Amino acid sequence: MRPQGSPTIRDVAKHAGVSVATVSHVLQGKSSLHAAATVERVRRSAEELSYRPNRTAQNLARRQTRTLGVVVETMTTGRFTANAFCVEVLDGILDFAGEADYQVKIVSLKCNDSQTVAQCVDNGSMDAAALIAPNSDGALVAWAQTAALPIVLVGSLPDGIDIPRVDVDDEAAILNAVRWLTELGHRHIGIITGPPTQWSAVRRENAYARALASAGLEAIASLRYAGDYTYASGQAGAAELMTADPRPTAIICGNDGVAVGALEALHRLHIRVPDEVSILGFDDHDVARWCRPQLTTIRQPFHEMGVKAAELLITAIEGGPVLRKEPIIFPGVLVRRRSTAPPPGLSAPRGARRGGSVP
Amino acid sequence: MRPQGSPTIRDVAKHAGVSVATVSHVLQGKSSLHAAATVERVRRSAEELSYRPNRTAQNLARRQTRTLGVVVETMTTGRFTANAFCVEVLDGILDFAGEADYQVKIVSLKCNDSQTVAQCVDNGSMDAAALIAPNSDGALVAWAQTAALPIVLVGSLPDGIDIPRVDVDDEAAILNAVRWLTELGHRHIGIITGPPTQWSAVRRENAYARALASAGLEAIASLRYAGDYTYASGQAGAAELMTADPRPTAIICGNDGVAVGALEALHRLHIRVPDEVSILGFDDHDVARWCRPQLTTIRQPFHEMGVKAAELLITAIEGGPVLRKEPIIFPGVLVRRRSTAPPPGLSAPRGARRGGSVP
DNA sequence: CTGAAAGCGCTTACAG
DNA sequence: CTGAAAGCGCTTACAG
Repeated sequence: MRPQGSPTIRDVAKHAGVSVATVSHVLQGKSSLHAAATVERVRRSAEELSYRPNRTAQNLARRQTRTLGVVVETMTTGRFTANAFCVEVLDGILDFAGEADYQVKIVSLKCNDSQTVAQCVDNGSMDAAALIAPNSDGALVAWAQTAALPIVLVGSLPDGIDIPRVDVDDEAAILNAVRWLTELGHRHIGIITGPPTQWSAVRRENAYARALASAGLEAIASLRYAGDYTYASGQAGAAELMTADPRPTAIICGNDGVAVGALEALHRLHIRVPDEVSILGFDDHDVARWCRPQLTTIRQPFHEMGVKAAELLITAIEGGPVLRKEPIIFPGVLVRRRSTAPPPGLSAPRGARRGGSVP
Repeated sequence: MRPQGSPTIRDVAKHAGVSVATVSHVLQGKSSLHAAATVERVRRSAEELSYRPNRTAQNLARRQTRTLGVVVETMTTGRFTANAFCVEVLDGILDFAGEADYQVKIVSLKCNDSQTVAQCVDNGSMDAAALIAPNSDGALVAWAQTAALPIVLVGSLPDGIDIPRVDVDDEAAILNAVRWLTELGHRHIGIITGPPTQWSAVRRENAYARALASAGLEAIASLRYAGDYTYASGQAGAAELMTADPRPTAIICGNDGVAVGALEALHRLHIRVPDEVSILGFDDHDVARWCRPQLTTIRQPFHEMGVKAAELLITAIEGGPVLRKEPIIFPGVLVRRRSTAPPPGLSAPRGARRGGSVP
């Protein structure tokens, strides 16, 4: 709120010698309703007093805030930034919201109980909210299903929970990636998963299992490491997977940070990437191009997803069609770089593809 | 704003059979003023109707919004996230604000003219604002000097502009780093600067020049590349500096992203780091540990700076002492990793230090 | 201990 | 073309 001394609409009205209604009209650009001289006088008065409408008062009178909430759960990671995903989606939201003259408010949920959620989100301080990759088992998702204001979730959700959302088709992407790996000749493909509360992690793992199956391979328990999307879990995971028998010749990582951690662990073990082990990232974060070898990874259009979420929300606020339950899905694209290659002993992908019973 | 149907304080009052004043009191925790039975009744009514106070109305009545603005200029970078600095500072602000029950609103300034600034920031929708590393020549800084609401700037400013701020002592850090480099024996130290509108970049460069002078070295124009804090400028800069004569044996980079770009360019040129050229980063971003070789860099306590900024702002809002003009300075610390070493031909730092007139 | 009333700074039918 | 008045949903002296 501005300091007490700020001029109000009454001051402007008095200064211009008109009513507050007139000032309000003029300043809202409904100047066609008024005499040119009046409009001019009001404009000048506002200018001279350097009047600026109090947004809080406008909001109350208009029964809308023109602000979007961006809700992230920070209790797990501790940090908002821990997730590059969040930041890029936020950027997209900021872009679209800015164009549409909406403000954005960040809600950083430290504890995900229904009390807190209601207090922080459903308190009339925002017209709609985007939930960024919430844990699928928390109060936030539960609340969202019955929320009275428009909600869009950015990320994945278990089947059966229907909240309007925008997501990336990571299943197809993983399927694609695994197929490519098997075509290169890989038969022992490991995975370092994300945390089970992040539904995207679950879906990716499921897709991995299905891809394996459709390539006639079986999922081996010792080829799976339960990570949590952190660099550290990448390090630990890769180190552990290297002790498995059979040892994986390729590892699918939960995200690029995990992949870089894996790279580091393998480097310390003097295991060469991609000659001995292929590494596949996820996200196509800056680091994917900055690390060595550069990561083969799956690019997700985070920014666009944010833009879309904001667009959906603003459309809903402004009386557009009701938000659809069917998610809006963006494709993930496999970006082939240096961290993947045929497994040791095989060099030509073509040869490998028809190789039959390579062990 | 919440949908029309939401219960208001009047509904609760009616339901509990008391006045709205009583409901207001009780729900604000001033229950000591009331009979236990009344308190109980009000609580239950609020619960049953799942009433939640409308924050906009509270804000207007209380003449405060309990929200902090975080203002970033995005016209240069296009993206909020382009700057890791911003995100980590934001995290710190979010942390402190959350504890203090303040909300935070992001203002992403696409054009930095005084109109836009006033409209977006000084519109009564926030009680105070943190300006994150604004360009020193823009309307935002000009506005901040006369702003009616509490302002804290996070970052650097030219001398003579007095806005309360929190900053890092990058001058001392650079001085320190250059001294260390000269002690290692480096005599030709290049620099890839940041953009001149970012005052931190100017200050770092000045510190670099002074450190050179105090080591008895002269600044050579061909050893300076005008970058802009991007990866691309790191690539281009390093490539260009390698054509200089004399060729630098060490390069100070504007930030870690720039340093990684430099690493990449040198890699392509088959110039080894740190054997032939030492690279010094700035920030200690994740990538500094993720790239190869790991970067020697200067760590900045971004998160703490954000926390401090929020603390100052909230103190000011709540009637604490007026914000001091003297900046609050955090130290930057030199983190020595693998990207720096003595220049070619010199191996022992000790020997180099007293080496006298090494060319 | 409780409530009637004024007020926060706007917007918006409505009447003229 | 313009203005008086009600209202948005709260808070807060103030009186009782």
